[in-house]
Amino acid sequence: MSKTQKQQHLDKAEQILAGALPEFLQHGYARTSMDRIASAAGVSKQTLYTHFGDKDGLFNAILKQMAREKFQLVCSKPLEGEPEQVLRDLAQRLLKEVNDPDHLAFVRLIVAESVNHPESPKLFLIHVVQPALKILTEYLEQHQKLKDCEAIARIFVGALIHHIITQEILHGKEIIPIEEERIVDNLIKLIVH
Amino acid sequence: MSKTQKQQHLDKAEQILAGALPEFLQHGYARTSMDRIASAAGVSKQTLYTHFGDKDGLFNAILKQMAREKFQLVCSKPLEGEPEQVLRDLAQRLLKEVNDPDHLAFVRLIVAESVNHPESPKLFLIHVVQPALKILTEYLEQHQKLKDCEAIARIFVGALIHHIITQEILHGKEIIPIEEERIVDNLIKLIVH
DNA sequence: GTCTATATGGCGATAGAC
DNA sequence: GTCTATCGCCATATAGAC
Repeated sequence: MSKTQKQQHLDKAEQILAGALPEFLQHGYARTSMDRIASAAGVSKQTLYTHFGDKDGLFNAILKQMAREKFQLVCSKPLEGEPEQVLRDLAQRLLKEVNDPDHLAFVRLIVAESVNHPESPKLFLIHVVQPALKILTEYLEQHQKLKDCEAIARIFVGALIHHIITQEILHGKEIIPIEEERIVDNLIKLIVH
Repeated sequence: MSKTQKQQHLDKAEQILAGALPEFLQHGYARTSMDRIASAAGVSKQTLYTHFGDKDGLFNAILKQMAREKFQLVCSKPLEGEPEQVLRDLAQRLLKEVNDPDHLAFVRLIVAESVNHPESPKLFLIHVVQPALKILTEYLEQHQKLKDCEAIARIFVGALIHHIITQEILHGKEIIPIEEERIVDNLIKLIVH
């Protein structure tokens, strides 16, 4: 295969992924048809199959792309400063990044497909959750040396993520609303004091 | 309609619901066919349509049944005793009840269908989550009068539910495992002290 | 490799007898 | 109301020309 052909091949594959990603995010796996993806990507249906084998192959490629590129949480650099301010900044960033239409759709998708595509949540945990837990745990260990910082980091991240899932994905805003600030404030108070 | 006919009607409807429930739980909405439900319930496909109109009607009936009867969380009687023991008991009960194959499948289902069937998560919040939050909030208000007990209750329940979702539904056991006891112990310490 | 056209099967929903 | 048999559609996947 010449360099030019390979380049064209990659371009086509990326063109397909770019077209398929919003379709899977918006409609989920079962409700997204290969016809629809072909149309959205601007290629013929057969081209999808030559590049990705079948629908599952295309979906798995999409999941890897999402976990590795699109939905990286927070930053990877270590946290610095006073605990109260550091935790507040981290909470704000995390809430802002997760409370985004595409990210919420991503979470819905990996939960919905956690049985039939078990690799998808694993990619999510490895590339998105684990790094966030790691930098928070390492920071806490420098400031709360006698406590179980790994468990506390889980509680911190878990309470925030659950808040978003409940309010946004489960439509909790309409049933059991609560101000985000109260969750953040009390969570920080519990941990710092 | 005579009493006998009505009784037969109800029996048939319940027979259908009983057959359809495990199918929807195990395979989700899109992957469950009306043929499969008819077979599982031991009735003809036409009978499904006579009683519930269409697939959506049957699914909504299933959701109501699950939220109202099958997945009631914890108990509704007020909590009593010392905070540390009360919180520990509540955590254990909540974890045990949520970490059940059917309950996990129920959570997966309402998240997966939260867009196309937005009533399903609302039923879940009203019948399952809200009562649990209520009794915990009322208990905390008797023992921690100066604190924002509603927010703390959300943090408590949220951290536990998120732990189960991450470990069980997202297969976190294999990627980022942690002992449940550490989550419970540290959560209680944060709140009580 | 990429296209147009097609094969094949399963789906939700219905018709008509009883 | 309940059954058997069937319709019409859309899904995934493939065939064959270029």
